[in-house]
Amino acid sequence: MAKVSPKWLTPKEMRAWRSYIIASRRLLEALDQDLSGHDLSMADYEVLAQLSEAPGRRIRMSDLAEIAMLSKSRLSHRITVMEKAGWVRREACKEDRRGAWAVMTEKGLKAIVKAAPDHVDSVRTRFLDRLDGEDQINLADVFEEVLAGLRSEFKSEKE
Amino acid sequence: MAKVSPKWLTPKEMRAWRSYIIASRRLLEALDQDLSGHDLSMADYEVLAQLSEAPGRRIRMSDLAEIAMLSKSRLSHRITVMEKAGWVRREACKEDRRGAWAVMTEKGLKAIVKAAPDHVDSVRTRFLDRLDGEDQINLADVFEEVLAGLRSEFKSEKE
DNA sequence: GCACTTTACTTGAAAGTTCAACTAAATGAC
DNA sequence: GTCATTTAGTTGAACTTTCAAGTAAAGTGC
Repeated sequence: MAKVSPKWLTPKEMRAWRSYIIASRRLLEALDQDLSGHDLSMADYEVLAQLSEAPGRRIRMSDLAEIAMLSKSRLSHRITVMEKAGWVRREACKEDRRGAWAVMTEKGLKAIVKAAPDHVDSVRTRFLDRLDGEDQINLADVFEEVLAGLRSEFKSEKE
Repeated sequence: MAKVSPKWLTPKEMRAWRSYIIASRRLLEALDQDLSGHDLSMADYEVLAQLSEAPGRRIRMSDLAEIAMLSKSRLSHRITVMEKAGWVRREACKEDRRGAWAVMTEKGLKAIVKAAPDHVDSVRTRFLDRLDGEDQINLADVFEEVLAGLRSEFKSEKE
């Protein structure tokens, strides 16, 4: 017999869900605000962080969109802005002439090298420090499981 | 002696942090998409849900902004849109003539009554069902703690 | 009462994001 | 090779959110 979900959430479920979304929104808000002193949003930080770790400090636009979890269009607009700020530059791709590289400039590298310690500190004090060792493992397990669930649902939707 | 945070995250911290933000972004994305069939964003859903539970199905703009976690400006713009959709209406406030009520219409009530079961189902299948009873409690504890931390930091910033 | 500050809310413009349409190159079928 | 399809990326318009400024009413000090 198939499990039928009751219509509303139990108090326990409700508490888990609400504490999670409320704290998450506030947390992201706080982290974003912490970064704003470096003129960066979390999304822009992620783009720069990914670029800084990539070989040649360059990534193809599509790949960058993928790993930074942005739509292609959003990334394209954002790179235009970052280009004006002098943090990245676009470069034509010889192997695939449809393609474009997003290349981090020296200035971009400096920007993220400067921002990173503050951001890490911010993530630590606002989030990680509130979790003991066991919490960290549990949380990772739970969210990996959630992500796996999302992926499999996504896959089955496509089939 | 003050605790000095090492510069970068340990693998364990990294795993906790990354699984959390990645899964969270995907989760929110999925929940939003699930709601889009009802022509609602999560933010709009929250606004309507709060109104539906309020006495007289009406809440003062400022209070609504507070509980729905939106800026006043954002709420004001959003209510303008929802007003056009016929879900809410503004009403002058007699007790405080600067004030305004956001009042849910019958149509708005119908919209959320229709959307709610799907949304609950979506939260359940995509998130809560991945957590066992103990996970739910741990998660609630952790995020309540994170929220408390944010509040106290916020308070101390103001002082 | 009168000035001063604060509170409640809105507004318009700027900045950011999404959406659909578009160009151009690569790939695949035959 | 040629036609259709897919992939890579950009663009402009529509919409959303933020930001700074504005209006009007309350509250406060004296």
